Amino acid sequence: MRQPGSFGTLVTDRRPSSSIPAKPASIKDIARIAGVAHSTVSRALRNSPVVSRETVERIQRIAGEAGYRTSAAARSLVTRRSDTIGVVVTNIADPFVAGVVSGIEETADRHGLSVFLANSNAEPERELRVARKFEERRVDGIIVTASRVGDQYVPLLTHMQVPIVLLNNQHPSQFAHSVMIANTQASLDATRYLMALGHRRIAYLGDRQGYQSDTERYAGYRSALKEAGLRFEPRLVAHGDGKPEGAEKAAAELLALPQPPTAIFCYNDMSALGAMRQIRSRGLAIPADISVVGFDDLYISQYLNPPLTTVRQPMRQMGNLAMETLLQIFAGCGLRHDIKVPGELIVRASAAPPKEKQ
Amino acid sequence: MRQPGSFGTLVTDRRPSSSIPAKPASIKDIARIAGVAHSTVSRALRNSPVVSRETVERIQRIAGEAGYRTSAAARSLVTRRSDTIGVVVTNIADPFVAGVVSGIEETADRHGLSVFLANSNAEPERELRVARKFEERRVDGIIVTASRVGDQYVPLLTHMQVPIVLLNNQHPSQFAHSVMIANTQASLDATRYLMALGHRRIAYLGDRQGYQSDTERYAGYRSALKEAGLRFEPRLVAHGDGKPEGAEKAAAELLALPQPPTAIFCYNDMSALGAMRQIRSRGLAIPADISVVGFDDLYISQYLNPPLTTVRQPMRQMGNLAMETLLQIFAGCGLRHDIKVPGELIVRASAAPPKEKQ
DNA sequence: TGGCGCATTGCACACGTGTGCATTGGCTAA
DNA sequence: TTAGCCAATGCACACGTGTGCAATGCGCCA
Repeated sequence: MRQPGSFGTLVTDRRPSSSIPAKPASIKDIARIAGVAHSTVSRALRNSPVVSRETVERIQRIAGEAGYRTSAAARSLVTRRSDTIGVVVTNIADPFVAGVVSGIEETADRHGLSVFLANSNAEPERELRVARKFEERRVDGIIVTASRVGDQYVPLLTHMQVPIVLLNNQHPSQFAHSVMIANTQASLDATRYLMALGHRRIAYLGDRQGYQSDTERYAGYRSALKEAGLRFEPRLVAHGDGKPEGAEKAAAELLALPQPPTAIFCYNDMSALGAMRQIRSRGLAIPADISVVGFDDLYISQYLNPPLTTVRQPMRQMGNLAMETLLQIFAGCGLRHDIKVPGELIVRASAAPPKEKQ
Repeated sequence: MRQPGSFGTLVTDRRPSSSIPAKPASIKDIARIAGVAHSTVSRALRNSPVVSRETVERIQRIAGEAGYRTSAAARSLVTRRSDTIGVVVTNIADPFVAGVVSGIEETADRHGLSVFLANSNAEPERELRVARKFEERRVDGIIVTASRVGDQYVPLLTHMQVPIVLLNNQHPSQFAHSVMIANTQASLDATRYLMALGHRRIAYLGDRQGYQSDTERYAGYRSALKEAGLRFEPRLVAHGDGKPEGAEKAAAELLALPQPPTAIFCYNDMSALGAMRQIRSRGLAIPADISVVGFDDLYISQYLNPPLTTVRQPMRQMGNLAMETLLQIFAGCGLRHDIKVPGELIVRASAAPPKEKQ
């Protein structure tokens, strides 16, 4: 689309003169009809108190009849504000991400802001493009929902001097705030629950290594073992990719152990989905033969067979919170925001006491 | 946020003078540094052939060092193009919708367009707000992914003289194009498949009545019955809401019949999810006691227990297609686009021959 | 009656970019 | 040598909106 070394992305060869543009009514058109200066129209449409009440009403009526719509571009050019935020996600098709975005959009809309959505696919090259785009659009703020954030990505975003809220990620930076689930505590609770059911051989099926969420959830698992005086067994830890596919392979490893686990605590519900399929494919029953616990409480998790016991992340509310954080920063609240949201264990039917003592 | 009768949405009380704006470098700043007119910079950054090669390179180097980024707002003000499209969905948390949006964003990005995402929640009031916002933003095109589209909504969007692509919906309008799954054929295939397995009492568990997709899928079901010479039984048709909750209730009705169905063909996978839970809660087995077929082939459907037999909608590709349709219209292709995408029956394990002859 | 204050409106500039047209300067051909 | 052409650049305006300041006009009070 553009030559290398470009500083603006431009798409050409569109909109031939064939179709009449029918350019929308501007403030000047309204002014001409009303017989006033365009500045008066500008003020009237914003209900400025300096304009007489009757003029305001007259102009608004005319504008309404003419189907006038403010040009956001022109306005933002002078106000230096786009009333726009950028949301970058690894993949909007991920149910967790979609839930969060839903919350973001909700409160953004309530405050009159529009949201740009961009997928990064966790590809550094696309992250770069996204950052450039958001910069050109002069977004007022950015929210990043990504399990994986490229090492140089946040600095890249930070460079544009715009407040950033990271969701389930953190980064030391003046401009990077965060909204996080209390991973460690939540997975501590989940693991405790499994132990309370009588499990002693509990596996942790994680995401790719190195991601913050995974590290913290793993830490909660470890401290639960420790506090119960259970010996930690490295072979009971396997890593997937946060998706069913990877989890299926990881679960296969766990089940192939000489002494397989009686319960698996999964990094997230999508991983649990994969683990459950792997378990079933071996002819084992859930939870009779082996218990499974997830993390997220996706919408579908309650409809699984068996319904999944899991840690609820209030996805929509976390999205709300991320957006509200941005709004607070816009309002001039200078301090760093690092919000921790508690998880909640949702007990369903995928976990039960182990079959036999070991 | 705004007074009634407003023509532009404005958010105030933000960005106090506390933080130094540090206004980004403009084309004029670059011009001053390079010692040329700003028009030369403008041309150089777009690699205009009228500017000498060496000047182009020098200016681009300077712009790079200054971290210059084109102002999309200023550009769109003069080009009358925002390089932006609006995507309005009922609910981004719906997996089908998310899949489609993923495809839209993908090809939009590939062509240098940014996408605005807006949820309508199927609320007329929000639809109105969304339309106004898109109008102010001067989006170049709109894609609507909604099971339900308010009656006056498309006319509302049409009013702004911008091409619209409806996904799995149609509307007679010069500006409203469409990308649709071949509902009738696909559900004909699905129902045929159930009959081929030996089923005679097949139920249809639909979405809310009156939606186009539901009507068409129902029609396919009906013609399959007809072509097989089966008598249509009205009591074997129930309506949910396209979500597990509604489907659960609808399935309960079906199962409570004196002669319950041996198979249920569901409007979509989410409905199948609800139906399956209802079936299990009655102590019945799938597919041993009753078969279930869905529609969509959501990502998770292959991981269900049992894996769901369903009609695949290529969600991502349909998103791609919708976006490409817009691009073609931008390019000046004047004719109406009404694209039909074939569905594909994915046979898994949730449907099997009926237990006994009836 | 004149001065003052206030309410209302207009003028003019700014925001950052794109583009038609004029200008400049160097080179070539007659 | 000079006219003419072309390549390269600058000038000026436009896009639509917001806002400080000036201008206008009216009413009130001394």
